[in-house]
Amino acid sequence: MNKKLTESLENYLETIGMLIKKNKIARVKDISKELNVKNSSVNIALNVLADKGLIIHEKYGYVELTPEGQKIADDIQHKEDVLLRFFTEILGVDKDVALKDACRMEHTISDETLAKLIFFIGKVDKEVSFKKAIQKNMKE
Amino acid sequence: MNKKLTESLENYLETIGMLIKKNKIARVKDISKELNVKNSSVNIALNVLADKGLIIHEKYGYVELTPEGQKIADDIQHKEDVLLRFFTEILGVDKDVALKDACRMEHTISDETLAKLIFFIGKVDKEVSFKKAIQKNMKE
DNA sequence: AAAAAATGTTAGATTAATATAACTTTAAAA
DNA sequence: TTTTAAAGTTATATTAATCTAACATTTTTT
Repeated sequence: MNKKLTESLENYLETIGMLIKKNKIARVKDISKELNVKNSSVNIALNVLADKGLIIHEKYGYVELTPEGQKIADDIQHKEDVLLRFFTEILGVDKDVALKDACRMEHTISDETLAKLIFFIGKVDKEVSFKKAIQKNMKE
Repeated sequence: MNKKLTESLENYLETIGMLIKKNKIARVKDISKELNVKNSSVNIALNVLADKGLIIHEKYGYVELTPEGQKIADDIQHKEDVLLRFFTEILGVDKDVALKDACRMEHTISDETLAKLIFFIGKVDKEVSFKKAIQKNMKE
């Protein structure tokens, strides 16, 4: 039913979700600032997202997520979180770099690989011996 | 000096490198078949890559990589290999899925994160206790 | 409440990547 | 060796994402 969104549209949805969570509202200006694009580009993307039933946007008004849009936004944010945790906590990647990587890979990781990664991180957290082996081995 | 290539152009270079390694030569038809695009699309991409000095392509002839093009092709292939190994050997992801993920993520992983991932895989290989911890914990 | 500033929208242009269709060249078959 | 088939090329069109510039609406200041 729902064709896959482009990376760009996923980013818009994720950003809108983040802004609403942070500020209660999402405005065109905030989205454009966050994504480093122009207001006009945001407007075009919002029209597409509205057509797809993922957001609600009345002229000159705030942007809201539909339940479906919210679900997608949450999903992408979750992928980012998992990737970020893996990069920083297990691989020891610098946080800024890890975030940039996570923000790009969140659009391409499959559900299967994500699930395995979540499982892996969970094991590291739970199993003391595992955690110790990683801490010992990854510290240079 | 060299601006970053688009994901599409990286894929063309990587495919050309793979074909040359496998068949000694790379033809337009083989590239289009491999990437599921039309010959005309390949041609346009080849012109761009030739302009950037990454390939040599005489009309109606085979496609060759310049040293610089070869370096980029190898680099991307290396990233794919590392990601593939991590997904299959450590996370236990199904090979087909892992390959598809690696083929997309190879264009976005940073050098820093790649280095850490290589280090991590190396440790798992070398340190017996580490390897055992992973094998024990990742088998369900 | 009028003027100014900020924000939002629309129209039109550009770039990258693709496709289709027509055409050219090379390779293969008869 | 001519004809046919395959491969390669070019011209033109489409889609997605962005931009600039002009215009509209809202909000803030005075």
